[in-house]
Amino acid sequence: MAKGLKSESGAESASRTKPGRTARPKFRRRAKARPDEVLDAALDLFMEKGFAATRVEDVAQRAGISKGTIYLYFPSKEALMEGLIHRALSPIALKAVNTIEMLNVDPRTILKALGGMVGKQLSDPRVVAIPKLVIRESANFPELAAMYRREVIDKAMPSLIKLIERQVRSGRFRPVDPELAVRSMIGPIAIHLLLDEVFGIVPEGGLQMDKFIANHIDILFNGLSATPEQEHE
Amino acid sequence: MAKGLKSESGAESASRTKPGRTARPKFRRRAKARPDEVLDAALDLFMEKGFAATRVEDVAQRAGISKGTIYLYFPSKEALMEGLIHRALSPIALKAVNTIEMLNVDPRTILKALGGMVGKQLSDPRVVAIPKLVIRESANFPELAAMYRREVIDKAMPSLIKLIERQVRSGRFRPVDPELAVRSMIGPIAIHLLLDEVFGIVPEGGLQMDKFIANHIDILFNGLSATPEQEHE
Amino acid sequence: MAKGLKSESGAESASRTKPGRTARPKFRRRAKARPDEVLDAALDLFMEKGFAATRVEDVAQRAGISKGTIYLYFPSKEALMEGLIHRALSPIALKAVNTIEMLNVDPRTILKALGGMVGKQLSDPRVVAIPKLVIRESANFPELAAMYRREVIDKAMPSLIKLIERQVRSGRFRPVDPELAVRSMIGPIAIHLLLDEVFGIVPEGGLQMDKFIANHIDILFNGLSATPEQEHE
Amino acid sequence: MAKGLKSESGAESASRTKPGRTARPKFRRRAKARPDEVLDAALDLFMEKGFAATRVEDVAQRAGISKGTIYLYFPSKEALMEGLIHRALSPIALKAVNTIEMLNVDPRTILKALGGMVGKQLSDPRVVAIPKLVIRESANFPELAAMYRREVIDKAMPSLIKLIERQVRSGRFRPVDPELAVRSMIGPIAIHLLLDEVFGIVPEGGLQMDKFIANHIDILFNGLSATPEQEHE
DNA sequence: AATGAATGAGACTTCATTCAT
DNA sequence: CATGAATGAAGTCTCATTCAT
Repeated sequence: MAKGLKSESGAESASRTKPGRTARPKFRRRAKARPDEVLDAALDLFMEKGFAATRVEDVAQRAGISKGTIYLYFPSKEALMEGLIHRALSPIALKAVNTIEMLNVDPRTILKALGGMVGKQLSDPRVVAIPKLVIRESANFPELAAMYRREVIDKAMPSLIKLIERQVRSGRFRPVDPELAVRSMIGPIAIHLLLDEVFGIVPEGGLQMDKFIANHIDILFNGLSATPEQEHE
Repeated sequence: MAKGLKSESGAESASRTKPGRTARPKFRRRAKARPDEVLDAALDLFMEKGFAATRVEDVAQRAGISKGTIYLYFPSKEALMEGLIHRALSPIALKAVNTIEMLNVDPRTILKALGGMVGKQLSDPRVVAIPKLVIRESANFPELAAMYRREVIDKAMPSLIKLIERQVRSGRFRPVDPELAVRSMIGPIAIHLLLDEVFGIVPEGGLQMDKFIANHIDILFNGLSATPEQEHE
Repeated sequence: MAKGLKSESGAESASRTKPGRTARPKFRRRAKARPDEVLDAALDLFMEKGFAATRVEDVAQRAGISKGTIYLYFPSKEALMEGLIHRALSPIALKAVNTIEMLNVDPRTILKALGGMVGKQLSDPRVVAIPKLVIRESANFPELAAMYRREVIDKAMPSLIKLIERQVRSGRFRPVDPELAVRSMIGPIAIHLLLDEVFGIVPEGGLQMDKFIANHIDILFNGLSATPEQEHE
Repeated sequence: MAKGLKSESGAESASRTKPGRTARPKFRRRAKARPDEVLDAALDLFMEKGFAATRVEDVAQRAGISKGTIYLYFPSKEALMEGLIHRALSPIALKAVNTIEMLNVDPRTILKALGGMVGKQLSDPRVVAIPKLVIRESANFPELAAMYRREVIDKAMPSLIKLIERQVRSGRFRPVDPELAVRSMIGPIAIHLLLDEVFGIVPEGGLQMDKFIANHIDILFNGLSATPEQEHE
């Protein structure tokens, strides 16, 4: 459905078959940036069509090189996937979390700062792409999912849980289950992106990551209820 | 080594073949149930390995029939996918939502009821499987994603939005952006499932969908903050 | 995935390329003789061009089937090679040797009988092909060479050695080194075939396996020297 | 055929490249030896894995140079093969045979001398490698097999045949068929090597080429039979 | 209706060869 | 002279789909 010809424009008009052996568009670049360029191309395509539906040749073409060249830098198609995750994980630099963890100030301030950072990060398609890819291909690359979990989730989640625990203990948060509360904290952000990326559903006025996060934090802290005297159930 | 011929014997010579055929080794199921059994098998496998990595023969095998028979009921592999979504969508019966929509009672009561239903539904792996599949394969089956959106999301979301709008208007909810607030409402449920399905991350004590939803609704209504006199910021 | 609609119809109009979908030269034979036919084809081609230079498609073509069908019976190209050797080894039936081994009669009679058998066997190209193949590809298929050695050589050589030993002990043979003498016995046959197969060198009048073996046995028993009273060296 | 080396020579003209170039990080071997080193490497590898399974890069690596450099001396991979045979054939110097041919002395002396030479030659792996290679790759390089035949076999065999003929005529050899008798003469040597190289079968105590050849010549002259008064069949 | 043998387009990967540096 | 990055033809293998039985 709707894939149709490769139809890269169709402007070639005349030209016809052999685009001319005369033209020598062979680039001979020094290899150095190559692996990264290849990964960039791969990421684009894996996101666009999924790992399985992307041909190595597609990646090559998008990277502006030939099929064989890919194999100069990556031993297999799978290695592209792995390289992608590895590259993204190295500088994960979620020191933000660590930092946050140490702060002992007003949680609202902390979360607002954290929300701002996360919001900024997630506004970069390149960044969202990685977890999205991991989720999508997790069944075929359980190792990668595990690694992502180890490197990212298992680092971030406990920090947040501890943050909540501390606030509960200090009486600044109501006595909620920290492990479940975390989900109330991060879930909305995930669904916000998901609705956009998968279904093209965006609130009026665009994604507005910042505004959305602010709105969410507000609800998170104050709840939806208008009256302070909530039932104690 | 020694893979060699598959040729199991070759001695069958006479015996078999022709007449008698009294013995019918396989019970023929009612042909009526076939398509459904095929879809069940397909769903299992698509979830397990993804659409691309699942071979039609795998589906046949799991359904207990032969490869060719699949094509008696479905014209192509893609049709399996489509059939899967169609089957799931028909009885989507989210009239629950509609019902909810009409109620004009205390929102907490509404959401609790709704939460209970959703929680029950989502405890059935068969049910979660569909949206998960749609999400995973959305890039390759944009039509299906669109259909899912049309049939499910575009029906549920507006209902919830309206619900919130009404509560805000009536003063029972603080003045939040309804469109964004919905995300705060449903996101946590999504992440709860996602963490489980993709990364195998489950809170201590299991998924506990019910408990989790209750916890979430509590936070949603009352917020995390302990003191009612929130900053006026 | 994503081949697009099947119906690339539209194009039928101007015929063109596609050599006619009308012609239906599809053979639909019952699978049973297939593996053997495939091996026959493979043997031909491996002999003709070597394993590496033979494409699976070549084998298929010669067997009158399609590329994919090969893989219905053999899991890989290497498996063809293995299947080939296995098939040849099963009925190796070198009981001839065993039989010979028991005889305790005049060695000349034994060898003549043996020579006759071997000569007959080796006149069949199908039979010579196997050791030739093993020799040629031994570097790439050490397992197969080892197996051939185990199944054939290690069975035949000791028999011959024992035969010679016994004759020496009984005084009918001069005191030669049996292990080396075997080589004087079988070597000429090997070179006879080798000269033919590799270099196309054939004695005047053709291979004449029988005549050659007779001539060789004569020399083997009587030596080249004309007079019994050889130089006194 | 006969592409062979790209005419090493001619190029020497302008001596070295530029002038200065004081710092030479790597010791440049005399470029003169290069082609030979490449051929040495190629021979090793072709013997080890066969022509097809040897990559040009492997050859380069073993020769301690880069892939591209190979093509400075040989226009193609095939040319390596050809160069190999050519190099081996030039000094084939089987004048030994010629020499032998003239001798008109006692054949036993002749053969012993000849056997000694051949035995010495064949103890050098580098020497045996060539015919082995020719045999192995004869199907893919018929030209080379033909050349080898022309240059080696067609020179050696007739000499031996004539030698036998003369001895038969002079009454020193029994009336055997010279053409076939040659095979009885050289075959054992071939099988001796073959058993070793292909199947790793060696007599107790090692190859012992000398001892083996002596043993063989003994059998050849005197036959296996112990009694001089052989049956006249 | 059901089967599974057969097909062949297409994908991944290798490697001989070229050529800018 | 040398290098090794780059290329792309070609080969192995897979699998959706067809169809005779």
